[in-house]
Order: sequence, then C-alpha cells, then structure tokens
Amino acid sequence: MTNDGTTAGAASKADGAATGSGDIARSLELLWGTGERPSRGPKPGLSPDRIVTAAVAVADAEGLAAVSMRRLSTELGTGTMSLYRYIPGKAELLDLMLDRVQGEPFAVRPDEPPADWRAAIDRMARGHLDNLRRHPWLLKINQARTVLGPSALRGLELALTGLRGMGLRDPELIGVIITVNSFVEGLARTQADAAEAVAQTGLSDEAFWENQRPYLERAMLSGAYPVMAGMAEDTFSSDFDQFEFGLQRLIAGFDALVGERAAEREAPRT
Amino acid sequence: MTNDGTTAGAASKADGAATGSGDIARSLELLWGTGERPSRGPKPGLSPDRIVTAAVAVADAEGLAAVSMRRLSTELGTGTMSLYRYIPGKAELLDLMLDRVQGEPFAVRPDEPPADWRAAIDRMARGHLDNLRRHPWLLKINQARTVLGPSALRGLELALTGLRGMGLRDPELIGVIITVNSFVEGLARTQADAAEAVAQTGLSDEAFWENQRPYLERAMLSGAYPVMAGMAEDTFSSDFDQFEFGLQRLIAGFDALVGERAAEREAPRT
DNA sequence: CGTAATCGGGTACGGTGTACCCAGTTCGAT
DNA sequence: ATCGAACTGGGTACACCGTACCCGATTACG
Repeated sequence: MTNDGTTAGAASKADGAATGSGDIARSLELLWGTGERPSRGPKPGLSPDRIVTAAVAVADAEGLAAVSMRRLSTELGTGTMSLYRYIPGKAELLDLMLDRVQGEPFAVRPDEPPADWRAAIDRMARGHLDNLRRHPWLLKINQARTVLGPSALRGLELALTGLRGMGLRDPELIGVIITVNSFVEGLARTQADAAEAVAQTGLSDEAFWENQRPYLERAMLSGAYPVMAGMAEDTFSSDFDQFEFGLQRLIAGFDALVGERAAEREAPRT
Repeated sequence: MTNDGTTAGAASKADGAATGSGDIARSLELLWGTGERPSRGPKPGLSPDRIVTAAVAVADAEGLAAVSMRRLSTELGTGTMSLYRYIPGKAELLDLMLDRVQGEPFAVRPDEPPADWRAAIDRMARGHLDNLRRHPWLLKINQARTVLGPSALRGLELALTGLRGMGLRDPELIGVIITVNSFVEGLARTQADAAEAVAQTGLSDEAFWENQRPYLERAMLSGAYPVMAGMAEDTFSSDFDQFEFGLQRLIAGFDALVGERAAEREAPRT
C-alpha cells in the first residue's frame, strides 16, 4: 500500500525469476483470500485464477521464458495492462504459479500412507521428481520467499507425517527433507538443462559430445589426467541410474542414524 | 561457420542463462586455444580474457543480471559492439566465465591429498560450497552444455583420485560425485536465493516471516496440519547445521555400500 | 603502394516489465 | 432519477536487453 512503484522497479532489474519481490500482503491475500468482489464498478472479465492457469499452461508447454505479460494477454484475449488489475506484477504471478503447481502431487494420492519411513522417503523423492519433470520451470523460480500457501503446507505436513517414525529430533526431520529434495532437484535440474539445451541449439547431446571428442582425446593422451584416462568405457553411460543409486545411498545413510538413535534409547548413557 | 545468426537469435529468445548455445567449435577454441593473432589488421585493444575477467567481477559484485553487454563495454571503456569481435555472443561468454571460475578451488590447494575417501568427499563438498558462495551466479547457468575446459577436467580428475579408494565401480564413483554435488548445490541455492531476495526486496527474512505469521497461526489452529502444529519451537531454527547433517548422512550411506563391496570381495559367491 | 583483413563502434530492431494516464462502466448515496 | 465514486479495460511510452548490419579507420602482406 505505502509502497508503490519504486521497489517493484528495483526488483525487476534483478535476475531472472524471483518470488515475493512485490507486496507480500497482496500475495497472501491472493493465496488464502476470499475473492470477495468490491461492490462498485464493472464486473471483472478476468481473475487471478485464470491468469495463473494460462501462465502455467504456457510455462509447461514452452518454458518460463515464454511467460511474458504480452503473451499472456494475447492468450487471454485482453490488453496487456489489464493483467495488472488482477496481479501486482510478474513476481506475484510466479508466487501464484508456484503454489498452484506444488499442490498437484499431493492432490493426486490421498490414499494409503507409506508402510514406513523408507517408503515415505522413496515416495517423496519420486513425487518431487515427477513434479519437476512435469513443470521444469519450477527449478528456475527463486523459492526463498515462497509464500506458504495451503498447498505448500499440505505437502510439508504429509512429508513430516511419513517421517515421524524415524524417531529423530524435529530439526533433523527437516534436514532429511532438505537433503532428499536437494538431491532430487539436482538430478532434475541436470535433465531439464539438457532438454533445454537441445531445444535451444537444435543439437543433440551426442552431436555435442562428438564436437568435444578431439579435445578430450588429446587431453587424455596428454597424461595430465591419468585417473580419467584409465576409466572404463561405460563410466559416463546413461545406462546407470543415478537417481536409484543416490536415493539408496541416502536412505542407507539415514538408516544408520536411525539405528544409532534406537540403540541409544535402548541403552542410554553408555 | 556455416551457421551465423539464425540459431543464435533463437537461442537468445530462450530463458535466462544458457551455455553452449552458440558455436561450440568457437567456444572450444577460446577455451583450449592458442590465442594466436591474425597477421593483418590493427592490433586488438581487447581480449576474451579481459572481457571474461570483467564479467566475473561484475557478476560477483552485483549478480548475473548485471552482466550485460552494454555494462561490460562501459566497464572496459569500449563500444558495446566491440565485444562481439572477441566473443561470439553472450552464451559463449557464460561458457568462459564458467570455466574460469571452476578452476579456482583446485588452483588454491595443490597440496597434500586427503587421507581417505571420506576426507575426499568432505573436502569436495566444502570446496564446492565455498566456490558457490563466492560465485552464486554459477547456480543460474545452464551447465548441461558446459564445454569441458582444462579447469573442469582437472577438477574431475582430482575428485576421482580421492574417491578411487572406495572400491566402487566407475559409474558408481560418478554417482557419488553427482549425489554430493546435487546436495551441496541445493543448500547453496537456498542460501543464494535468500540473499537475493533480501537484496531485491529490502525486506529481511525475519520481516518476511512476520508477515506470514497470522496466516500460519490460523492454519495451525485449524487442525488441518496436526503434525506441524505439534512440532518443537526450534524446528525451523537456523541453529541447526543442515550442511553438516546432510553431509554426514551421505558419507554414512556411501560407507554402507563400501562395506558391502568389501565383504563381497572377502567372501565372494555367498 | 595497393589492397585484403581486421578492429572499433554507431544505429536500429524486436523483445521485455511496467508506470502513467484516460475513457468507459457500474452501483451506492442522495 | 441523478450524480459521482469506485472500479475495469487498455493504449502509450520508457528504460532496459541481445545483437544484426554496416561503415570507416587501421594495419601488414604481396
């Protein structure tokens, strides 16, 4: 309210996608808000919801870069500036897109809970990965100022519910979630980046590496990289499932801690 | 050579920061290149090296968003278009910035090797984290088409050297590196995003969460999130070191696999 | 010395987010 | 019934961005 214009202008100068740059109170209202119309004035022909839906559709289909105010306005058949009647700015639009899409994986399966915490982690990781594959643009949004909407809270609640059985302290449970999600996001980002690179350059991965081959071979023969030069042919093959490998390692690592804690409870003060 | 303009134009339409979008052969030449001057024409007043140095300086100080061709040209005291005499386009500039900065952590310590693979992973993780903190903009560059320059190869060689002692198969060693790096990048990204959000909005984290508090409290009291509502006060405190926690879990997870493999070698065909 | 090759860089184009402003619409108060 | 406040729609304009295109100045080879 007190702050129009200046800050938003500064925010827009910054990097690619940021969240929560604008009026947070406004974002919160939009997320939890009642949607009550003011009594006076003509009926609005648009709604934040419709704009967010259109934005997510464009982002899914063509990437976050295709989501521009002009593009959305033509998509919705309105003037560009009309969008600003419903959304304070692009930053808030990203906020809303985030919350919309984060709810999806949990809306799908309200069914049976995971058997134990191992299954919960497995499900959490796969769900997160699926969602990131469906909406790769999620990886480009600054989530630091994510406004915690209903969807985000529900996701966190479900995750914590599945992990309670580990018998760890509360901050450690958060640590487990962070560690797993970081790992998943890293892999998802690698894949998304690769796909984007192919789309942008029109050059396949194979062709790209073929271009580098002569330089790499020269480097390997130079003797400066003895370990790499001696590695197996299939080392960088895509046959190896990095997701499964990493996830199993993570679960094993948590298991060790869970075991320690259980032992301590059994025989305290050793 | 055969491909001027059109592809580069298409590439520039895409998202934020991408790498290897341009002429790969040119990028490779710049990375490994001899730097031989052509014989005719006036002496160049600039060099790719100077441009990259300026670009890294600006990115470190003000973020990747501040790195624009116009900005670099004023920084270097030349005309904007002069930069294109030395670098095919912005995509290639990002390539070069990447390789420049990836070499740093290994240039610093050519000294004693780590005691064992555990120490190697620890060192790798901390080195990576330090580097990402020094150059947060690294997290915004699409690395899928990273041109493997000398620095990148040297880093990979050192990492593999430290991990050889684990006794795992070669693709698994890569898996270890990927898993650790994904985790580290996830944490670094969280921190970088937070810092960026503060810089953009001028709003501290505390103030931000304070804004959300009423909505969160209402949600907690609603009974829809019983597990979260019952968590300890310090659950989301920043006192808890997420980096240490996650890293120890990862090492424990790898340890389990290393133990299995050692046992198999001891008593094969059980 | 001519000329081919290279360097420096100005201008222009199509893209972005959005500030600012005005015209048209609708409803509450009088 | 009428007036005006509150609201919606949206056109125009500005400051950025990357870079295609082109021209004049400079240099060294034939």
